[in-house]
Amino acid sequence: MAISDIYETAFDEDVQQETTTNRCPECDGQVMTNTVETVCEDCGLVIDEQRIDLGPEWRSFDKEQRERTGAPLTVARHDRGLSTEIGRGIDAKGNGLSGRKRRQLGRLRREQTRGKWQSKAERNLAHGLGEVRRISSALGLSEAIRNQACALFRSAQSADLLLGRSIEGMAAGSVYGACRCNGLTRTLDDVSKVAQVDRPRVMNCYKTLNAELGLPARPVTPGMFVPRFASELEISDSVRRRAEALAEAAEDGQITTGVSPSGFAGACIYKAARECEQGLTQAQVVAVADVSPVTLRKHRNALMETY
DNA sequence: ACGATTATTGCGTTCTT
DNA sequence: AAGAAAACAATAATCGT
Repeated sequence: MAISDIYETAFDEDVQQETTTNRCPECDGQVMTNTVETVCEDCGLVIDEQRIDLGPEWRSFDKEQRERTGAPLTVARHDRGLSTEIGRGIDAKGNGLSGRKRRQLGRLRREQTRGKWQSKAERNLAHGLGEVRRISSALGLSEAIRNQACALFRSAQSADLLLGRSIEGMAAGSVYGACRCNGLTRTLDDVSKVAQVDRPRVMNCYKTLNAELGLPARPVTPGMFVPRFASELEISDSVRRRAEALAEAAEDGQITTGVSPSGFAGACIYKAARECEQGLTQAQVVAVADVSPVTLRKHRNALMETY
């Protein structure tokens, strides 16, 4: 299982865009894989979720007992036998203790508080990882990405990045960060919506992750949105290819700087569909790209002026 | 706090049936 | 002719710096 090993250690070492070449099942063309989304270069077929179940489970402790679904086992684990206090000085009958006994109890107490501390950290970890899992599955992310997000969260906790921030927020930030590192087109809005954490908080967590951990996040370009929108709108391959070409050309120019990538991608698709005389209304594009009609037109006009 | 981008609203125009 | 869709302008809200 060499592939899973790569993903497991991806964050510890140096996260690379893991690209492999394969053949498309439909047209036998070249397919591009960027860790999660597998897209055929020729026919545009999206072979998604291909890597489901290939990755290892996120638990690094308790290797024997692996769990595939449901809440993490750790919720049944917290405070297990650790809420006991050890008194000092006297025994159960109120009698004094020998020095040797007192020292023994002192050692026990020290170990016990250590155990408590560990338990708290583990509880936070379990909670956060549970959130990461929930958000990831709500967004339909593959297991590889989910594992990376979990690894990110663990790193965040180890680096004491959770201080003053909510666990939920950091979980959302980890998921978003994992998406950004793999060129996935999940919006900050997408994440914050399912995570029930408002956008600024998610952004704050993501930024601190980025700053402290040095994520290899790539900037989001309009072209990255085109395949997703294309399959959601069920447009033809020729239109999709034209839209991709438009997006790429625009990225080379300076038109795309400062504008929302998703909106611009929508404009590319709209213009491409219009060129090919395909019945694609603005309303449809606007719905999937989540922008207003006026910005769609604005970008399309900018596109028409230069190309 | 400021400048730029985007959303919203309203209204006259164009295309289709 | 009627209705839908696209276009345009102005103002409000939002975002990034």
